[in-house]
Amino acid sequence: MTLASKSHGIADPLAYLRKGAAEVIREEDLKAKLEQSAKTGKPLRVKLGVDPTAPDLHLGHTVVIRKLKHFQDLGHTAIFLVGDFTALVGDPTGQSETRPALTPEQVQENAKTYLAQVYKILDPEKTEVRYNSEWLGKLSSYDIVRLCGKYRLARMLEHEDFRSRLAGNQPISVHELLYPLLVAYDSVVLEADVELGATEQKFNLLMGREIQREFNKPQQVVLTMPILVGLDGQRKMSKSLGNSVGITETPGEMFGKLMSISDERMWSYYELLTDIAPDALAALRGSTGSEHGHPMDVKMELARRIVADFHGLDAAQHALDEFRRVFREGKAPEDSPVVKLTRGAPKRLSVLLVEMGLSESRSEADRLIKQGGVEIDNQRADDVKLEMDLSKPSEFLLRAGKKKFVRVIVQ
RNA sequence: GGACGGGUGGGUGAGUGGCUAAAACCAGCAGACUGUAAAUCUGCCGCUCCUUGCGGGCUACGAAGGUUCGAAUCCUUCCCCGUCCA
Repeated sequence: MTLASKSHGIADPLAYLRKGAAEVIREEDLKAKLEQSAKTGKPLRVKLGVDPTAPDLHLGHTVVIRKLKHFQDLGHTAIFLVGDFTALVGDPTGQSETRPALTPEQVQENAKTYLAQVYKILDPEKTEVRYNSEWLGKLSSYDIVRLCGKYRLARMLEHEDFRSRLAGNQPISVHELLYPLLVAYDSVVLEADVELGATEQKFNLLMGREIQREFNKPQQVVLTMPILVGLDGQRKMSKSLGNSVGITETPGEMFGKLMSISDERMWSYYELLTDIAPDALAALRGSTGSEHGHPMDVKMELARRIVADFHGLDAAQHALDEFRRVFREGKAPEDSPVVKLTRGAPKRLSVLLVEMGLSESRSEADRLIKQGGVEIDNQRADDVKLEMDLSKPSEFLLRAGKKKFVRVIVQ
């Protein structure tokens, strides 16, 4: 069962939507809009804008997509806005420097893969997908000047990222100032009732409210979700920081990565990445650590749930079994990648490690070997000079570090 | 347009002619301990070759040239960033 096929009987819509949210601005507006919608039968228009700046989504992105799904569950209109135009401008948020501009081709390519991934969560039938180039691409210089006239520089520079870059003598390109304005204008065009985003997007989302007012439109409610902290437990999840879990990763990889988060961190993962009810979560947390709930078991359940969302229950259970097998019982994994080799001359172990993709370079492989991080069929191999005999058919399991395995078959 | 300051390894940031593959810190990797958690300790942390060594070669301090036995360090030109002035 995937997320997209789940349905909910929701007793208290406001509480359901509030769950996990960092901030709702303003909550009474949301309440009023929900009531209005219930009365008229007209669904709310809920906007989530995404810049297709990277080809792959990771769990961090899914936090806010899940929230959009919640609105969708309640029958509201989920608008998945692909910022194909704004991606060319580049969101200055969280950037210590100007973003490299993407080419339109890259943006198109990314947008395509995004959608396929997003539909693992959202119901494709009920999702309104829009591209902001549709209207932003048509703005004339005149329109843009007019749009710029609707906001003040001093307010713009209140944006933390601009402020700190200014203070730190970092460059700010003029077009970056346009980004929040364009994103705000999207809300005007889409007539958004609600806009979702991560907390770091608050500035941009709030500008949406102000610009809507300037255009004499009803103001949107802003609902922000907390930033998901990455596997390192320190910084936000981001592919470039190497602390992310991609939603297209294999069940095994996903499971393993999720198990490596700290005990403390797993609670926010529960809150932001699962649909466990707040009181059930509180109860779970209360019992964990006592003799009943071992934190590791609770974490395995977390990993199982998340993997199941993207790969199904069977795959999740299999990943869990495999994890137990390898790391608890110390056995070889069942489904490690298999590489076949043709017989040939003997080869240095380090060369083989590089060829198997277990190491980036021979220097690194040598280091790994010296440090005792390499095993052949569960036997530590710490001799750098070891020549692997590849002259006759054989099969062995190569392990580099804790997590990397390759089954080598010589034939 | 003018004056001034700056561009160093994944990041921050030392280094002003040889002792610098480049301090320190962070991140990363491996090992120990564990629950593949956290914390801690130890080692590693450009590439490559072998006889795996306080070993050889190559590449690297914005770019290209130059001075020098020798340059991240000096000179020239160029590119980029910031500050102040207009």
